[in-house]
Amino acid sequence: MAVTLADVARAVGVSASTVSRALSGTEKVNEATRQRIVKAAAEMGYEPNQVARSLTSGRNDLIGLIVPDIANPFFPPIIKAVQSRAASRGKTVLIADVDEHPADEIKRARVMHKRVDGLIVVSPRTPDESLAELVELQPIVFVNREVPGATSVLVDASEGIQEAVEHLASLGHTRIGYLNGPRRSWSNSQRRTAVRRACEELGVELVELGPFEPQIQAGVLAADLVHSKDLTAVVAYDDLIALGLMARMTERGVKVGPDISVIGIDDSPMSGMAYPTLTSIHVPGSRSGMTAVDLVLDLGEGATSTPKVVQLETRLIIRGSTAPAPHR
Amino acid sequence: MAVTLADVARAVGVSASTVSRALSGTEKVNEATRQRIVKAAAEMGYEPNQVARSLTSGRNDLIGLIVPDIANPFFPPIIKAVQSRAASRGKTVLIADVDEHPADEIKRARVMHKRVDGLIVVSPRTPDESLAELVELQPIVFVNREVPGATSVLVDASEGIQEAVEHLASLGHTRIGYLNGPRRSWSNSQRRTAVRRACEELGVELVELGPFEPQIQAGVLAADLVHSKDLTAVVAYDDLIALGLMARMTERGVKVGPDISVIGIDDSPMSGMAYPTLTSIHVPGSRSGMTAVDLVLDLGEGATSTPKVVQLETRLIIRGSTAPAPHR
DNA sequence: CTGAAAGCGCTTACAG
DNA sequence: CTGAAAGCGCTTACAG
Repeated sequence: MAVTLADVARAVGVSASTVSRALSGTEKVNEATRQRIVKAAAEMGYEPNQVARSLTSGRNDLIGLIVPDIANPFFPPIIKAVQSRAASRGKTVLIADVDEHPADEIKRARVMHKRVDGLIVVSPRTPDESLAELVELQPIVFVNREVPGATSVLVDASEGIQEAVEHLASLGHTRIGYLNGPRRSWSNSQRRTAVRRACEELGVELVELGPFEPQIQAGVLAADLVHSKDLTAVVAYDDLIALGLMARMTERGVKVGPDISVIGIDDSPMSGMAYPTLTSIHVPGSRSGMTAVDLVLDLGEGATSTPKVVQLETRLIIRGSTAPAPHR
Repeated sequence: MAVTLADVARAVGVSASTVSRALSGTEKVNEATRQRIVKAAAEMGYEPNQVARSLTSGRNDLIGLIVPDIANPFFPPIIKAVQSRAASRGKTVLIADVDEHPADEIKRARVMHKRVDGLIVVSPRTPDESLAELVELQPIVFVNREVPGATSVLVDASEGIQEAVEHLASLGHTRIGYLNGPRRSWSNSQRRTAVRRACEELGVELVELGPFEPQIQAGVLAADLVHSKDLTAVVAYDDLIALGLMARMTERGVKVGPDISVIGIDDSPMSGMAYPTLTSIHVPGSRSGMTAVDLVLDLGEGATSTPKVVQLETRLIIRGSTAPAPHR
């Protein structure tokens, strides 16, 4: 059906090997013949069959990216960063959304494995026990999860969280809530630990709520819980939960800012657009995406070495959702 | 390196053909040998090489999905619907985000073409002249764009828009604005035409602004323009533009609802969470995704027939951003 | 029910 | 610089 290498070779009167070399540009080919080949290929509409190419060369020019939920606005910037970085290195990105189903991660990873030159797995919820299976699918890089023996890009939420708690304490809040993210989430355990430590250091009382799914709806749920606990400030596992909480509070006539301070994590695009705007901890999503691409391609090129762990930092972005603690 | 068919065959003492048949389950194999094969394959950790399989069988068990911008909240629901529908038909979905670069559509489509069993292209911005090239990459289904000679799933915005303009007219608005989407967008030309027709029918004066990119930032820009035109109501090309406009209006002290009515299109998840909540035209994204999967797989199975065009309907969801026209 | 053989479309040492 | 040959790991008629 489609035009093959052999067709072009026949048309030009050379061997398939020569056509292959002329088109891929890997080896020397006589300039005149090369031009004839390129011309003929173009005229005949030849498109190399990538599948066949992969089978022989082992290269796919593809990077697989597995994310938990593309509907969560935290991920698109990462995805875009991965794509643009990959493009600049001659690779195309294949995205798989596992829709927050941890079990699918391994399945999807295995399906992609043979077809790509490397895998990037963001925020895997994979249970610890199964992680080893994923690690086998080299080259693989994890983002937002520390995996023993594997290369990963981590975001260290602790500075940002430290700043957040200091910010609240300086506004006079003495008792704050932390809205936990998913139970299995590595990020959540990091964030929770950081909140605990900061509160302890600053002598702020901490009330933990949740776990909650990283979704706006969960934030709505959380709002009512928070209200019943009589808290004046909360830090949420992520912006979505914070946004949902704010919406529900506003609906109930509670003024976000004056009545209750809310801090999100991720600094997603919506945080500047909500009303009031959401104070949030900036997480360098784009940078982690770019870094992951570099790491995974380096791994693929056999930059053996020991697994690297890259840490990225966070910082607090103060907006309208935090204000002095109300007098009681 | 990895375990191959031949390895398994050798271990069990049968031919590769038999192993292939036993594992793919396409043909009869002696039950006893099948069990030995399955057992050995599992023990050896055999994973079929999908690339090789594709090359011989022609099947990839993959569907390619090309979207303009995954950061736009309109797309994730479509993507998720495509994924779940595809999964139920035994296919995995490969997503490509072309980041609103029309030129990349064809490139990405070509790269994916040989690797997938079918392509779904959402809202292509491809110029009319180049569309023919895309159509060649059969099986292919277009969503949100009518393409001559090709199968597509279209959303008919006209009912929703008719309802929207009626809604505004009944609230006493006599002069409304339409914020155009991207110039090249097929959806925009449909929407604009529908707004024009509805305004004409109802005797409402129409002011057109734009084009604007489907992004929150563009809505911020639009807000100032709208303000200077002294309009009491606007319909935006999509929710993002509407949301950005609302945020900017609020920032400038203009009360959305009482001072200016705003209607978005897409009914994306954020529309219920904004403040005030956004009146929007519901577009059946999930349904269009599912339909597209069915169509593309049917095409692949050689359900020749003439290209089908499926039309889906829209309706207005009234929320807090529309209110009676202010007295002047 | 099973095996041997050909072939999918390319790439890549190996000779020349 | 170029060709012939082998091979990537599977699948699939074709015989038996």
